[in-house]
Amino acid sequence: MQTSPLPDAPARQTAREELKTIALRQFASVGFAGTSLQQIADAAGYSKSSVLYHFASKEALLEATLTPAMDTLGEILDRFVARAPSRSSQDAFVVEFIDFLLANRLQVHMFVNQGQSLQGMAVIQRANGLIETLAQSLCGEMRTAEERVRFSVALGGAAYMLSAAEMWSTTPLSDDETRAALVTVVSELLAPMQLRPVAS
Amino acid sequence: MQTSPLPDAPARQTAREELKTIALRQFASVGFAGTSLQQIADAAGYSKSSVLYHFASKEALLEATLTPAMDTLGEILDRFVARAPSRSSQDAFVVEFIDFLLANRLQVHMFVNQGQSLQGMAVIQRANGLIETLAQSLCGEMRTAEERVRFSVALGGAAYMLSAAEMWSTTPLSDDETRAALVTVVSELLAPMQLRPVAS
DNA sequence: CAGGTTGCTGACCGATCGGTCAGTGTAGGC
DNA sequence: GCCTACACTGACCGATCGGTCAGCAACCTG
Repeated sequence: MQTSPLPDAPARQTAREELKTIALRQFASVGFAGTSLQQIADAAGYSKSSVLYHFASKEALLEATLTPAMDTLGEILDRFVARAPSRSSQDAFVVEFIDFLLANRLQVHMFVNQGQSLQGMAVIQRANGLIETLAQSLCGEMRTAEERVRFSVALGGAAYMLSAAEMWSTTPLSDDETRAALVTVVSELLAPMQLRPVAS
Repeated sequence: MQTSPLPDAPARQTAREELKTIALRQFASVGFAGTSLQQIADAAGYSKSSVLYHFASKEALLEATLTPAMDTLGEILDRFVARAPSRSSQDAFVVEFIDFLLANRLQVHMFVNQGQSLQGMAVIQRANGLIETLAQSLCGEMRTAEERVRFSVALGGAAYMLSAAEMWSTTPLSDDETRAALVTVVSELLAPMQLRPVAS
């Protein structure tokens, strides 16, 4: 009965959202396993019990943290798959996808960098499915090794760029610069992949 | 006095090496924070005390695990910097570097994916320095945003490809296939970066 | 004012964490 | 046979982990 007990659902979300934001930041920077509920509670100015009042468990907190981004990604993919496959629709998709990465960089970082240690979780498996769909949309059954490498490098590279690369770099890039450069580089990476009909 | 108490240094390394290998595998797949000494000991068939007999602490174990790869990387970089900067020497370096990534994929994965949560550790800071040197060698002061993105995507993408990409993919690629494709893709990524004289 | 719900908390739980220490068995040098 | 050194271990330590629970103040509804 914890799921939606609020009669006035719209407003009430403040503390939950606050905790999700702070938890995501911690998860992304120290890892899921490396983050304790106590740390999250301290950073948010609540008690550990309060965190567990809003979220049934640490896993549920992570799930709630990643789910909205996965919803968005699902919509973007649905739209892309629905369009007629063409060079221009692929280019448009790349822009849309990179905007998604920019807006959800920490969530993407979580999935890309910690996905394998969280494989049991539902939201991670869902993300895996989405990425599989994306790969299939871009190049059918992923036939050649080079295509698979192109896809992996583009995805993993963009995620790394957006979340971790600033570690060894001095001045951070603005979002606009990053966006433009990423669009160029990722488009270039994916360009040699021939469009193939989606295996119905 | 733990450092090198053995009169017959050459052979004696078995247990230490075994523990390092197993620990690296665990660290890479579940994260440093997510791996306990007990897990490592169990996987290796030793007791937790035995692990701590060979390595002064969990951190020292990680350090010992990553250091040889950093030594190798340092040598590769020294050789590259010493060569006259030219297109052909850059191409040769890419091949050398990708062979390094293939041979040390778990170590690279550790640095790339968990570097920011381990920033206090000496070996990680050393790795950061090496990457900085590499970046400077490839494109001087890293002037444009696009160059920085190219470099980050190449590095992060290759590391992701080699360690995590097989999570959502069905059949793994052979090392030969991966190597050839990576050389192509990374060379292509770095090609537009103009060679610049190494500062000073 | 009574009664219920909501947001939040401290005390507490068993388990596990990284790490210390006092050993034990054993192999080699004398 | 004795002794040291080495590889290894179980018992144990304080701290912290994720999670439970009873209860408390504030609020709305009647």
